[in-house]
Amino acid sequence: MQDSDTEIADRAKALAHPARLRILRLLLATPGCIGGDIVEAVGLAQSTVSEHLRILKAAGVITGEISGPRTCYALNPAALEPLAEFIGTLTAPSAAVCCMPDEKELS
Amino acid sequence: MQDSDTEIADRAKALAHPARLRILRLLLATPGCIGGDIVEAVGLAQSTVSEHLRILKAAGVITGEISGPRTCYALNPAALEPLAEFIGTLTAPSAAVCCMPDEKELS
DNA sequence: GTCGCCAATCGTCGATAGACGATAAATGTG
DNA sequence: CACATTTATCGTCTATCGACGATTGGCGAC
Repeated sequence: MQDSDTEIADRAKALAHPARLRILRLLLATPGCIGGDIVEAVGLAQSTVSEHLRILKAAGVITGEISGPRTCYALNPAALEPLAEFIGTLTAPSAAVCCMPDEKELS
Repeated sequence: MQDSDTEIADRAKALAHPARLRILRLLLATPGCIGGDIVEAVGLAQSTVSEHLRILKAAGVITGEISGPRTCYALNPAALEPLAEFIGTLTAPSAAVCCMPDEKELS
């Protein structure tokens, strides 16, 4: 159980910044790929946004694949499952697991 | 929506450390109050543990009330609801909310 | 009243995060 | 081939985090 603590903490750390939350919301609201639009949406420097994207990608929360001259970012919600499960454990001490994942991640 | 980003980020930051996750698990597993036992359970210095407790309390994730010579800490799951809701939004883009809390927290 | 225990706070240190500008790499276009 | 565009990376600076020892404060015991 202790081994997963680091993993969960890393996931939580990825969410522990307003700019990254904004980016995730933006990715959620955007159907397809999205590139430099993120920069002006969050109002930070391009290098800063790129750094946040790198952190999110390192945490596995998003995936980025190069498509031509730009990079396509997409959400990877499966990475947040351990964190969601942990929070669920805390918020629902009586009901063990309220919802099981219907798809197994095979990264 | 942007105003809640800071709040969610703070909650996530409270979870973004293995030691704090351990403390939360310990509080979850311990029915009643718990005091200095946390110190030896996490294996850190007393001042360090106290600092983590302060951070968790500042984030609203736990509550601490003085009961005699020791302090009684308890979980406050309601503080994590915004974060859980945000994660739920990401993990289930198609199904809005997968599970509603069957009990309302009245801290 | 004095002592001992437990928790909180203070001060300090090293490590890390976050922001930025500047620069480099990759790719499609003329 | 040269150019423009887009993204990633580098270097630097400041701010914050995390850990610790030492000290202080509160409260019960004696």
